[in-house]
Amino acid sequence: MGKIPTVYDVATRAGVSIATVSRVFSRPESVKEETRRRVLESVDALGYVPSGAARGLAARRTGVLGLFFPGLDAMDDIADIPFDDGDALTGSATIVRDVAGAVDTRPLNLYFDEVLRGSELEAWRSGFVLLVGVGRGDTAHDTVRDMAGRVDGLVVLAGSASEDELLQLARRIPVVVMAGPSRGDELDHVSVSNAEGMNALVTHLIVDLGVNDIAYVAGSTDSPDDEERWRGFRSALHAAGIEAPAGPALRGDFTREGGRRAGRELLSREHLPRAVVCANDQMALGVIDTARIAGLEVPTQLIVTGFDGIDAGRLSTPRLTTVRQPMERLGRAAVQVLVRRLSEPERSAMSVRLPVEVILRESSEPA
Amino acid sequence: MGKIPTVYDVATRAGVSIATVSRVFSRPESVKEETRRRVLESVDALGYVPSGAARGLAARRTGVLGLFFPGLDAMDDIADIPFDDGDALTGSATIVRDVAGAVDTRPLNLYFDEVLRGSELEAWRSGFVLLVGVGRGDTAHDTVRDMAGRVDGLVVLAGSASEDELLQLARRIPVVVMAGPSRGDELDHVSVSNAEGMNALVTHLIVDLGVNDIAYVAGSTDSPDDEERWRGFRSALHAAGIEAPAGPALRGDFTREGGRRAGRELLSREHLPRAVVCANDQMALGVIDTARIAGLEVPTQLIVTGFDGIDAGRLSTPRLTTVRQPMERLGRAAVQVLVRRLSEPERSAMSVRLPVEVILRESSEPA
DNA sequence: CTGAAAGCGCTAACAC
DNA sequence: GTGTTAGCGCTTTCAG
Repeated sequence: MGKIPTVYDVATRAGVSIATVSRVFSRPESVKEETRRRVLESVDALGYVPSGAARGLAARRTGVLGLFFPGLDAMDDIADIPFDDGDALTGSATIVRDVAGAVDTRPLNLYFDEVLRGSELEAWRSGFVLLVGVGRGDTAHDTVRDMAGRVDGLVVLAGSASEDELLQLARRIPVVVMAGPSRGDELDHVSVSNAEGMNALVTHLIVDLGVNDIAYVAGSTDSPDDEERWRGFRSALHAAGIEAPAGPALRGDFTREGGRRAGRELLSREHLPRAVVCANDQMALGVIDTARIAGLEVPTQLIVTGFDGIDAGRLSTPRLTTVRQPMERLGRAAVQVLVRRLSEPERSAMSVRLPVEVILRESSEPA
Repeated sequence: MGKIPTVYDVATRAGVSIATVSRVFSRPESVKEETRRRVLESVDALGYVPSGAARGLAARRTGVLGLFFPGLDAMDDIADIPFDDGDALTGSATIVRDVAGAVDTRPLNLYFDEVLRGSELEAWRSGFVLLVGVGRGDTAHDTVRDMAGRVDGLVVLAGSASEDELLQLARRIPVVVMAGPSRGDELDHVSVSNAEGMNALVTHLIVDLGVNDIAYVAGSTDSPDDEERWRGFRSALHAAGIEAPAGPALRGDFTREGGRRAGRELLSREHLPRAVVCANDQMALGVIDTARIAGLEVPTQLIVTGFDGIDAGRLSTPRLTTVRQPMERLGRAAVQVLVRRLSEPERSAMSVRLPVEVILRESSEPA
């Protein structure tokens, strides 16, 4: 790779000082046209690329924003994925016949995908690049810290790091918490209207559709959103004067399979409710799977609703009524808040709550 | 934010030298138990987080890998997405009735999502974090360079930067090119078996299904994969002794709408082929849309196939026959090659070609 | 408009 | 084991 050119090399070749080279990059207009031209010519000729590390150290800002997620990919598919050099060199294709009903791949990753996309977009708009990290197992701790050391600000998904850890990191750089329950502390926070969305959906079922016999399928208790959605469900029942149980009777784990199980349990009971409201789309799709197998027609015999607004719900039959979270906007908002915080360090903590949309489709409304 | 603690602060408080503090992080076992404890105690008390910039500068390695994509999101949805502080503080939810047939969101982003996920996973396994950047418009140039200055190695999706640019950057750090045509130069390259996959699919149509009247819908000419897929199509016809046109007669732009247009053009002709093979799934779904509107039954009257293996193709009716690209593996392989290159700088350029799978579903095989 | 010089916070020999 | 001491490659006053 030879020797990597530095400012000194460029300066020497262009017959200027390193300060001038630096200026050409930071405030080009402050350098005389002719001088600038010479510098750029050298940059090009030498293939000079400024060292981000050196810049960051000297300027005390890196131009990088961090995005940290909890790692919920299955740890078992993390095995090595070897490619023999020989084997890999020749292209190949095998033929597979896909029997219907294959399991759904990519669990709830879609959530991250969209948040990430929004974050990246917004970071770019503000002139930053994005460092992404996933906290997996016991390396999570080190990963965030490492990231915190390299960025100007950090967006952290609720639940991916401990509260103490975050507060600690916040002493060094601004930290924005994304999703999860609202918080009164010193960290900026961005979330969506989980409770309000669920409330609006359930209220629609009760008021507009005249349904008053509704079962609820909750998700994992460790999810920050799960609790809020249940609260929204409960408050809608309350408002309608319907007695609400103290806690959800059915609980899945946010997966489609979990929804299928919950569905089976529901069907095994003596009484079938008119509607089943699920804490997310995956589980709702699972409940529909079970209903179909049992010969129950959705929505005429059983109304099913989800939450999130994933694509699979738009493509299913019947299409799924749901509450759409603005995931991409969530990512964008988080970065916006972060960037703003960067310029106004003293401002008091912000808490942004994004609106959601209840999307009515055929799983609740007969066509 | 107060003063940010440095190694010096930690060293002073623990009564050791900065070298020892540094060692506690890099080779903990080389420091006496008791000393290490004192240092860690100080780290904790002060909330010390090592500066990535300083580390990177001194060690000449950053522990960061870069992933650079071309930006193909629509530039128009990049407008500001303002949130008034007041408005945003109160949660809210609106109700929307989703009429069927809404346009498909998220064009071919899914490709990136998966590649990104694979890359991140592999980077994590190797102890790196990932810096992601998207080249949008005329900032693309600056963005890659900026990234190149901050990472130990870079994975670049073919077409997102000019050849010259890449070669230039490769003088500073290892660069792995992902996708696109195979290349004989000095850059490492990772791709999938586009031609082989298309060939296998078309051969199946001809040999197993007895189809010999096949139309082809190509994608944008600027896609590096488009050409290869066409080649695979052509070679399959050749092998079967069927005359193949010099170039694709129909061309979409890889979008569903493009597929619909191509479908309409096809149907307007005097002769209807038995099958239409598309350069990607989105277009295939678009062709199916058109066929349905025209009252043509797929696959009995018209066979339609795609390429990529996106989820929408698994969820469509009929389900789409396609060639699945191992996108996540592609991302993983690219990072693996990069990491390997990092440890063996002198090794000659590698070219890895990943296998694909032809997935047979109801859009080509009557149930 | 340009140059000189002082760091930025850490790692990595090299001594002790 | 632990301390000393050079830098790493830039940015940023401060002069001129």
